[in-house]
Amino acid sequence: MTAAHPPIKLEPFKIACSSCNLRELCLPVGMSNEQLLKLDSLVTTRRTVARGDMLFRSGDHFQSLYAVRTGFFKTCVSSEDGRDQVTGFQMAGELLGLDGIGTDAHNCDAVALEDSQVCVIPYHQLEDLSREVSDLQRQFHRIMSREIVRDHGVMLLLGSMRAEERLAAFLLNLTQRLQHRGFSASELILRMTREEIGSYLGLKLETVSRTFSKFQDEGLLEVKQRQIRILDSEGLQKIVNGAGV
Amino acid sequence: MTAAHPPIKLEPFKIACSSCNLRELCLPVGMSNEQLLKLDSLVTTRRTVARGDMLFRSGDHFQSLYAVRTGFFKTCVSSEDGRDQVTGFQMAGELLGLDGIGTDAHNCDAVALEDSQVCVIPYHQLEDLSREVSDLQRQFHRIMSREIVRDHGVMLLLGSMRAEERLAAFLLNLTQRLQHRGFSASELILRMTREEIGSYLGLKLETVSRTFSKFQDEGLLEVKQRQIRILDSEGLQKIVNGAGV
DNA sequence: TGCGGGTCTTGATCCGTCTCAAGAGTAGCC
DNA sequence: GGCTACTCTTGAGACGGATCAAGACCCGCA
Repeated sequence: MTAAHPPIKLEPFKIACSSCNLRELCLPVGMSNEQLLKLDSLVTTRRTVARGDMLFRSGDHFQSLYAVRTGFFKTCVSSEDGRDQVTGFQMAGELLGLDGIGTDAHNCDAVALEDSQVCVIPYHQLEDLSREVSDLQRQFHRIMSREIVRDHGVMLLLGSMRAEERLAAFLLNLTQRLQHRGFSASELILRMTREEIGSYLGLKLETVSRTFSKFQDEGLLEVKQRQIRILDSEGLQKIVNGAGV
Repeated sequence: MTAAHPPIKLEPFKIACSSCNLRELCLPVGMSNEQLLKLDSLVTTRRTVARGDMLFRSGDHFQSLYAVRTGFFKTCVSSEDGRDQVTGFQMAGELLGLDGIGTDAHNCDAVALEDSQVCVIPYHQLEDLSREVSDLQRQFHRIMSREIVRDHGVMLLLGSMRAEERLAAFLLNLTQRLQHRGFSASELILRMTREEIGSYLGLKLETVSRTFSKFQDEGLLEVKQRQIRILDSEGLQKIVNGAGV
């Protein structure tokens, strides 16, 4: 679309929501096969984003939403004075770009944390189709609403939790989402640095690192760089629930 | 709807978005007169909420959105273990209840901070009409998207700002919104307690109070309980931009 | 007018997280 | 293999905001 972006790559394979194995997590939830065919005609391109590259950046003209197909992203907002805040981590089936609808311009940066692939969902066509297909409309609204609820949960975390509680909540949230996608509930590989975790949780990277070490000392988990093995998820849950207070 | 709620009060006066003086701020933005008449037929009831009462509470079945007509609200989420977080303050023209769409149940409490009145917007009817009226659809999506962007801004505030910066940002945001509604940019009356401000900003009430006093000592504003007079809004802006660092 | 409850201010002290710093581990690359 | 750059860990000390506590102010109401 703009010179800032790598060219959109058309995939030789058939792109179809109707046959996508993420359709139970993504935009197609609740749609019939017939309706899915209509969605197929809309979602016709994929884009590959290499690790470290941006899918879009703050200020870019908003034109499409993106559904993560493979890979892992972070979104971050930054203020004029250079402050930076990771607002979320997105994995397969999750939507990116909702922030752009309000002003026709993206409001955050979306960065791939590993080589990734997204489905491009042209927003105006999505609007058109969701006027026709009420099940699509409903699911789209649900996704936006859930993003708001998620954000409120992060506010609760940032506003009222201590470092250990934040990290425990973060890990439980990650593993839950991974589990929904068929991965292990106890074994995971972090795609982000300590600094990115810290930015998301409102902590400095040293604090994140120390807290990981503390959890390990307490037998809650095993940390080997970015490989995490949860040993006591109930223990983590207790920490989230303020067991340390 | 449920016994927990005071009965819905039908107002004797004509209720019409088409003749509402908030239509430039609220759901009707961007709609033609003809379209507004359709919206009128949907928004037919108002509800009065006394100061301290709840418009809805977490867990309530979700059925309607609410547009603030007069008054002032706060929304708060709470976790099982009793943690509490104010997620926003809403004034005239702003929508309440978007959090309920995702799960058909409200996810936060909405409390009136002064005697207030809201317009009831039956959600399913809104969905139906927004399939018919694309301008309504567009505005509704914009409102949701902006709520997401606002939430990301709060995350930035909670995750990376210090107490003074948070309070300064909060005051500037409030006055901006009040100014859009025709109120003074320098004089305002806080509808919420120090504790509620603190909850929103991730601070304790004592810290909020101290910071107000500090701002007053520095000549940035005048504080007389809940009456605030901004004396140097540029100074506040400098603080937000990290002038203290 | 005077009482009582909620709200706000201010002080003293404590604690959690940040900051600064040094060093170890790891991955990519010539 | 050995270099560099990046990431992560750990320690020591500083600092911002929390906590605890006391008293002032304010408003509604009897």
